[in-house]
Amino acid sequence: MTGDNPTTSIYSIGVAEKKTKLTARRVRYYEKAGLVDPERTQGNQRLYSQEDIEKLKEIKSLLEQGLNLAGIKRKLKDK
DNA sequence: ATTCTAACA
DNA sequence: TGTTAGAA
Repeated sequence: MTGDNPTTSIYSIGVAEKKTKLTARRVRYYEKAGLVDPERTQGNQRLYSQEDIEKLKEIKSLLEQGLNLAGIKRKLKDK
């Protein structure tokens, strides 16, 4: 409670790694694959919202289930 | 210190 | 997937 944060629930990739248990490399790669869609800061830094974190977790879950980028993309796109 | 992109292995 | 280089 340091007052009020202008940050609703935005994390940098470092926090996302910890929250998703993935490596920054993977998180960036999945984003490039179109699995997630984070915001961008002025310096082009990725800003992952809580929603993105949960999406990354689902992607990780799907990957562990034997799916691949195409399969996850298919699920995410609900096609 | 942390993250970004691009490229290579 | 991991890592490295140089940059912001």
